Amino acid sequence: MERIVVGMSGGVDSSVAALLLKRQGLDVIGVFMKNWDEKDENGVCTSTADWEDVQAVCRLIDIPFYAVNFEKEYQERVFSHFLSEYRKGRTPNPDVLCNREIKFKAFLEFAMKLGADKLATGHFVQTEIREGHPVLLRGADAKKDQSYFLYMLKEQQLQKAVFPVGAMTKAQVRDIAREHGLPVSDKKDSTGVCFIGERNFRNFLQNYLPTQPGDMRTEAGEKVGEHIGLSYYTPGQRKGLGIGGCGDGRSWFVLEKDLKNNVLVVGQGEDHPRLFSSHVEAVEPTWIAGGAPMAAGEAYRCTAKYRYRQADQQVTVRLEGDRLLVEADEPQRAVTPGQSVVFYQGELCLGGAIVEAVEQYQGKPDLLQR
RNA sequence: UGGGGUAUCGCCAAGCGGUAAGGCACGGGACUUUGACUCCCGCAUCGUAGGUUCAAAUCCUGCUACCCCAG
Repeated sequence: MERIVVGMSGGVDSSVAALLLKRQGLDVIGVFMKNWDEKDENGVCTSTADWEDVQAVCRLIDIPFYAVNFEKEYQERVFSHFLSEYRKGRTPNPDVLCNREIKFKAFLEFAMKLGADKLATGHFVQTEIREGHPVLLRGADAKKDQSYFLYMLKEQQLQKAVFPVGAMTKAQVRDIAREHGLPVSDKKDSTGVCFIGERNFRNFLQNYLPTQPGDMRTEAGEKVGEHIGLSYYTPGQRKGLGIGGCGDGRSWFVLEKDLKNNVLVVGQGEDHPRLFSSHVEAVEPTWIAGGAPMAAGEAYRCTAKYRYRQADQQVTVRLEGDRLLVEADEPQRAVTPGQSVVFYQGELCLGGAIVEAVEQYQGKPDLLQR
């Protein structure tokens, strides 16, 4: 009988994933991962409650369960990089790394040691074998599709992965959970950095990053406020600037981080032209199915997401050496260095890359024409 | 020092005798497996002390603060 380890978070999705596999008559083992050992702002270790939910669900559907700890791996492979990016003034996405390094590497290896053939999770994505190779497809529930977070996986990782709820909608998943009386059927979806959870992000970062106060200035150089350290802000951000009353009365947004002068450049209006860009240089491209889908130099058409849950954007991508030049048909708002741009061809998730540099929408040369 | 002006929520700002608009900021919530964005809700008795009036932020007087002009 095929043995499958299910990564269980204590949420509805992974609980239902385990349930479905069990009902298929497979040899299912539930495993809870603990990768972050710290109390939240209220001094409560939320992972404890999640672990209890996992146990309750596993007992109910009658599968064995374990907990593993990858705190060390998470620190070394995800969190250290996360902090180093912030120190450089960039805005990383720790969860895409977490999937590549922890869930589908360290944890996958652990599952294999338990004698598993496959590793299942509650992600809303689907896989398929095309021409003998596994590919990643969007989840059936467009509103919940999580392929954005899994674009860094490689074929070898995907090969071992199973996504039991990927073909369902969130509503269906909850229905199934209710039908079977799972105690987590109405549990709120978790958000926040994976394993670290929801918390005041600025306060959280302050535990790890130095504060280096400086000025907030307009493009013209007029000082309109003070910041606590450029690491604490990200392009397009509105909340937390604390500027009110001056200028034309509209809201202020972060336009740019001037690391050299430790100045946060801000501007007014959610439609400020400096907030938009069409050309992006992205690095560290990773492709799920083997190599790049386009030939070097070729202008390749596909769609892309510059952030999770963004509607598909039509883009032209060109591979130049080890970097990618991405031109969007429509100007994109607040594309951010350190974040990921993920590519799709229809339902197929091709892979993605890390935004390195952004060229402003107006008055810049066409990257793809060079 | 003389003359003039202004004082309304953290900031900007309506109100001009009838019982405090709005924007920004901020707080809370929603949304969300990153960070952001977005949406919803909340948020002042009017510098101070008196007076006039049925009724004052709105009129009068004193005080205080700030600004401008003069010198």
